[in-house]
Amino acid sequence: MFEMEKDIDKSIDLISRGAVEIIAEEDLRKRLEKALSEDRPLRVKAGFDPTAPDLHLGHTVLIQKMRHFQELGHEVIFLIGDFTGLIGDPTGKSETRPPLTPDQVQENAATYKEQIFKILDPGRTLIAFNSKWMNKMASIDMIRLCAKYTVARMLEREDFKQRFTQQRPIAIHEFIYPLIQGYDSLALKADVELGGTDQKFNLLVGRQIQKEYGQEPQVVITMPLLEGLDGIQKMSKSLGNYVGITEEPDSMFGKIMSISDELMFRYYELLSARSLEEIEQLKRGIEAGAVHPKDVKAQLAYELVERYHGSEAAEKARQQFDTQFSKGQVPEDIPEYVIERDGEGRLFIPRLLKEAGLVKSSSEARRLIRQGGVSLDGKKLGQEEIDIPASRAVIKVGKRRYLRLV
RNA sequence: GGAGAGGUUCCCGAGUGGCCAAAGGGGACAGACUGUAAAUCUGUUGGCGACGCCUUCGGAGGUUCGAAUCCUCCCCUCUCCA
Repeated sequence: MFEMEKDIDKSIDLISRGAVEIIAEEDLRKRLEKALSEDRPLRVKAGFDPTAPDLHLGHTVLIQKMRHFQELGHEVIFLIGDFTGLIGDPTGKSETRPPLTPDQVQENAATYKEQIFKILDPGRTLIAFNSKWMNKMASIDMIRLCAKYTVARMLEREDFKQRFTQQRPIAIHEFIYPLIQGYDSLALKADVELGGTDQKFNLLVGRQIQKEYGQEPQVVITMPLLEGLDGIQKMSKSLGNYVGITEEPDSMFGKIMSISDELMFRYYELLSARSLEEIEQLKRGIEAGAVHPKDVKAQLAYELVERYHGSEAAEKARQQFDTQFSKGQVPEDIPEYVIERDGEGRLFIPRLLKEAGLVKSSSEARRLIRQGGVSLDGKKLGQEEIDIPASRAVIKVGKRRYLRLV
């Protein structure tokens, strides 16, 4: 088991890394001091959506902050919002969602565990569900909870304010979401709550609710939203600009190698375990021309693949990337496709590619051929129909789709 | 309950009887350039063994030589008034 970190300044340093805001830092210091003197670890809460158990690197920014707290000897609460999930957080698109069955919730929770324990220490992690207390709440208590907050204060929240002034609808239940999230903090006696910057309002409501019910208000720590692979929008599954933490090593490595140099340093800052000084040094090295940005990026890719798949897999992924892209060689494990070799005859490529599943339609295949995106054993195809090639010929479509003809 | 606006190809959004497989933008994909970078430039972006044919414009019918465009009914979304 961990010992609680005795050096408060050291604790605050680690907690602050990458954080956008700590409300309030003084409170945090006091809590840490108290935790130490009473030998009672802090309860650090972060809430997650019950419907999306596919974690990506964006989520890990938060989870790693939880990890930091564990390293400092505190306890983290991974709260699955199975009750709030029915409402849907209005931050994004607002909609009431169909209820998940208890079985589905359990299933998703199991998936979560599998994924978060690649980062978190199971021994210091409490998994909680807010349906546990919310399902039992009486209507009158719900109304009392609502009485603790005013419409005017709700409208301070940016997206509510915008919708209100633009005369777009705001459903009443959307006001309930932040209240319940706040109530969760009360129910869990949270000392600290972590969330993305988009969660700031909700996190602050938690402080208010706790105060109203006579509890010390939690310390709120907001973490930045990680930009996705495009470098513009936040990483999210629906935008398809994400790297999943259960993703295959090769794919993970490749995706990270495809980000821009600028974004690379953002990832370094928020995802890497390297110290900020080390990262600064890498940056200076590139500016001075001493190191190639591609190599620095490969180090990042290696580090992340290693974290989720181990060093052996990371090394393999690096080599694989090198052969395929830097040296332009054909990768080893590519799908094979059996063609008829009995007679003469010709081979119609569009249909072949479609049947092999490399393209969605023969029209798409035709387009690619026309644009020079299809090659046979390294030579661009100029026409759609060819003579049957020698055995083990390799067809390449686009940058990374391969097929071996046997 | 009353009045009005609207549902178009992955998304946004033009189109109001033939020139429409449907402008423009975004995204995506491909090519050039590279470091599988990014940025930039160019092209492509419904399907089909394909200079032609087939299916698309919320759904179902109808008018017409011809409909995304006109008519009827239905479904859905939004706004305003009460």
